[in-house]
Amino acid sequence: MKNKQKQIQLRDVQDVIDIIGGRWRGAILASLCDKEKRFNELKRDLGSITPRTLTKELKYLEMNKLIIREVDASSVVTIVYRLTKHGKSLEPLIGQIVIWGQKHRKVVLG
Amino acid sequence: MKNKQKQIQLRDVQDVIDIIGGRWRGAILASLCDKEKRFNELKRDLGSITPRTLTKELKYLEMNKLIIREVDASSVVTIVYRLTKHGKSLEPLIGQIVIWGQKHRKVVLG
DNA sequence: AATACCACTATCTTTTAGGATACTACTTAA
DNA sequence: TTAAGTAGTATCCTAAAAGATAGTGGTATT
Repeated sequence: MKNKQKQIQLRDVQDVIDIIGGRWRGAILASLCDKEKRFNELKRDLGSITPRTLTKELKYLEMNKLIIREVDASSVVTIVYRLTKHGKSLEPLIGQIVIWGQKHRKVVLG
Repeated sequence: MKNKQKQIQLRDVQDVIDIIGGRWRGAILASLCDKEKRFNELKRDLGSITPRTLTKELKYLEMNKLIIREVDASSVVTIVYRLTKHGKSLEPLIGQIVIWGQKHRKVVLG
C-alpha cells in the first residue's frame, strides 16, 4: 500500500475518534442505538453527565448529521433525539466496540 | 434487553473509547497495524505529534498490553514498537473505523 | 573529528473538556 | 394552585491533554 493511502487512513481514524470520542459521545450514540430518547431520559441513562455537557454533545452530534432533534408539534415539551440514517450506520461499529471492550476487560483484568 | 445490560454496554463503549481515543492513540495503533515501527518512524507517520506526547501514548498503550517495546539486543539503538496479540485483535475494528470514516467524509462534505 | 541521527526527557504554557451549581420558561399532574 | 417534571442556559472553575521548545546521552556516518 502506498504511503499517501496510509496517511489518509490515519486521518480517517482520527476523524472517527473525534466523532465517537470524548467521555460521552460514544455512549450517547450507543444509547440512541437502542431507541430514540428524550433529553432527561438520556441524562438518566448516562448517569453522571451534566446538562451543560449533554446539550453540547447533542448539538455536536446533530451538526455531524448523526442524530436529529425532533419537536413534536402537538406539544412543545416533547422533544426526542434519534439517530439519522447515517447515525444508524454506526451501529455495527458500536456493536464491535462493545464486543472488543468485553474481551479487553478480560485480558487486562485476567 | 435489560437495563443493567445496557449500562454495561455503555461502559464498554466508554472503556474502548478511552483506549483508542484521544488525538493520537487510534492513529498510533492504526499505524502499527501496518507493521512494527520505530519511535521516529511513528513520529514521521503521525506528522505533527511531539516526542513528549508520543512517549506518553506509547507508555499508555504498553500498560494496556496493546503494544510491546522491543529492544534489539545487538544494538541499543534499535527499538521497535509492535502490536501484541491483544493489540492485533483491534485490527478489524480499526479497519471498520477507516471504512466508516471514509463514508462519513462523503456524507458530511457531500 | 564533526555532523547527523536515534530515542527519548524536562520544563513551561496553552487549550480544551467537562464538572458544579444555579437558574429559566414552560407544562402537566395532584 | 402548588409541586414536580421537561428541556434546557449561564457562569464559573478545575484538571487533563497536548503543544512548544530545548536538551541529553548514545551511535553511526563521512
